[in-house]
Amino acid sequence: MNKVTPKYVLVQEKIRHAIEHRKIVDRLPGERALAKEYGYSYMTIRRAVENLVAEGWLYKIPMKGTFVADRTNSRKKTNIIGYFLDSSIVAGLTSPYYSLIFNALQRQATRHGYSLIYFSDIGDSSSFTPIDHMDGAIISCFPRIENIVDEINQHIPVVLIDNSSPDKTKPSVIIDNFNAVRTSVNYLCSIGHKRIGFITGLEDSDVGKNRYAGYKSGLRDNGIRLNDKLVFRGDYSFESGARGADYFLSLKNPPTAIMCANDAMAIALIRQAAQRGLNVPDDISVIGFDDIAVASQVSPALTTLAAPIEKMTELACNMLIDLIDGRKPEIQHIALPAELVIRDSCTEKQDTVAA
Amino acid sequence: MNKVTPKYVLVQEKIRHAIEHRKIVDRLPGERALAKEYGYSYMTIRRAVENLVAEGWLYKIPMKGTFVADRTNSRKKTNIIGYFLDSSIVAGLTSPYYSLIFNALQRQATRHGYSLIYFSDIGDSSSFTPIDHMDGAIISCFPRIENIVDEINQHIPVVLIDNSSPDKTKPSVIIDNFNAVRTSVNYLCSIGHKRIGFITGLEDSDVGKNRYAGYKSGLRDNGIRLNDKLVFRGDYSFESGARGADYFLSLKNPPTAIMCANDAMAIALIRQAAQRGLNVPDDISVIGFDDIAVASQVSPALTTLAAPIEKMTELACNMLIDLIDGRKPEIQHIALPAELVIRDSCTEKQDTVAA
DNA sequence: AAGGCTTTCTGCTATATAGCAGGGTAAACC
DNA sequence: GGTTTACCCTGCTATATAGCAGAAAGCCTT
Repeated sequence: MNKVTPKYVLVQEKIRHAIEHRKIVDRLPGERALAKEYGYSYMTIRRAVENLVAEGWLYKIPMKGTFVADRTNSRKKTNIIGYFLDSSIVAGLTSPYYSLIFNALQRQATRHGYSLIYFSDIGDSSSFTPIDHMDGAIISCFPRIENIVDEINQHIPVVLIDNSSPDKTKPSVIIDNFNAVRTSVNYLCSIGHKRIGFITGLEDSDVGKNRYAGYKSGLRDNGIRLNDKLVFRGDYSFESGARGADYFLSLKNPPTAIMCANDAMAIALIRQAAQRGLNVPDDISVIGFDDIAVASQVSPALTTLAAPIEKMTELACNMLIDLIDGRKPEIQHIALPAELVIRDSCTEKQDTVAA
Repeated sequence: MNKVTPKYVLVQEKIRHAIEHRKIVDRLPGERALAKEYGYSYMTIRRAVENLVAEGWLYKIPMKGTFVADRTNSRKKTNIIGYFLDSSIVAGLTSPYYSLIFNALQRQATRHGYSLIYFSDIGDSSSFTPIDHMDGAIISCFPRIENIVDEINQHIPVVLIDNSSPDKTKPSVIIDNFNAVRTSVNYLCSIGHKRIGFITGLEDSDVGKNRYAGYKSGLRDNGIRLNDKLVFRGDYSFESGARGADYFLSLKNPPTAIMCANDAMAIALIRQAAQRGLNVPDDISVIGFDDIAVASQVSPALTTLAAPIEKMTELACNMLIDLIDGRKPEIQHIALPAELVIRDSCTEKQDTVAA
């Protein structure tokens, strides 16, 4: 520590100080001029400047001069983006839905020359954190992790996918949950159903709220009054779907059709109905949401709302890469329509059951 | 390109060349000596050496001299590992089984302070390739990608998971497929089954071969002769499982139990049986392999062989990190036992059907 | 006014020289 | 024999000088 600090380090510090305090703003004086100004020799100044360039404080334009660099995007590019799924999603990537998203993201990322890290924890800020590796992150946002999203966003640009943040400052690409469910309720009505049940998702997020709101709106479209008895609070889990099935099928007057806030619950419902000796769709029609892989494999194949995963991930990647490159994405928020995929779990309701 | 290359670059090249061709092995001559030797001035040599140090070819010991660096581990550590799944696995991470592995790997990796990249393509070697980011890779190896594995291994250490390479030079952690299937055949026999069918996986890999071999061995254990009619060639896909079901259930004398090389086919089998009005397990017992999430959710819940995912990924990570850190892992190849998880898809065969 | 020439600016290369700090060695000294 | 001293080695710093190439501005000629 007792070593004499070389002069060029001293000059280097002085110049950096000048830059930091806006004494030097755009163009640095010529090297020879600097030498005179600071009273060191040309070569010494040169060395200092060279180091500052290497450190990213300055950049040179050949034959032009030396300029102070824009420190804001001084982070070196890694060509890696991250996908963050909060660890509260216990299934993590095991979840059939999020694995669809991740898989599609990976394809989109490689198309753009990026690699994809999956992380569900930002770790203690002290040690190595995955964020250090990434140019940006795509996040499936949930209510209780907004502070985490903010923390990530402090370091790198962020795009939300599948659920937007209430503050709308972060770009997002989501599904038009409201109209998706509304459409499918309309569909059920169009094939004669009047008693339509709904198994909600978690209502702590936009996704859950909007799906529920879409259900209510769909009923209203068809002049059906909301009946609280026909709404079961689920949490997206298979188990809650099974509980919902038990609840509905134990009613004196069960619904003839049930809309579920996701596929897992719909599949649980079908299974539970079968175990009670009821047939889907003959006894009860079911619609899911997400179009996960198994939806087409269960029996009967599930009619469901297909999330436009490919489109969503493509847009999210484009937005993120725009942000990474310092451009402002054309679109900041977008809600994509989901498509009703009609399979075998719904049938017409011919004879109206007494209400 | 027409620019005159500076002398210091030339010397730099010469010295690097000398290092690469073992002309200079341990200690570089003193800078002043080098200057004489190459016929350039001291300062010029100095600059060349400085650059080589920056590039990692040389390192200096103050007051001692300059030495050639050990290039073998000159790759800078990124604290990122990769998981490679060949793009021929169309489902990619959408596959319920591989998503289990990936998800578990991510947890293990973070536990060790690593981040996890998923890649299914190594890209053209010219541009940015994901491998540049990684300290090592865990690979689910398939027959036709052995050259890819080799290429990855040329740059970074590699551990195979779930399928080993025929040459055994690369460490691997796999499932003891042979004994797993053998055990479950024994189980079926122990509850009275004699006509046991088998839907194979792809037989181009160890996994498929060993599961099939385990089936045959299990039969032998119980003095049952292999009947080719009771073996259906599947490919792990849901569809092939359905085809297998159609085949078996159309037989004059169908098997009373069917072992499937994976869960997807087993689930397809259950569904197909149900559509033909047959009940699992009353009419036919079924065992799967993998214990994917849906296995416990289908009706009847599937009896299956649970891959020890947690253990596998843990071992694979440990082995890989050993390799990354330059240690030789204690274990090079390990086959972990799968556990038979008995649920509701098998039942005793009381009355022996005439053969 | 247009095209060419000169000057002067920029950063970059190359080399020489002088000196510092710390370690090693070997001769000189006690 | 052991200690001291002087010298030389190492890499490192600092500065001067000379010259190159590209660009830009200004001048100068046609």
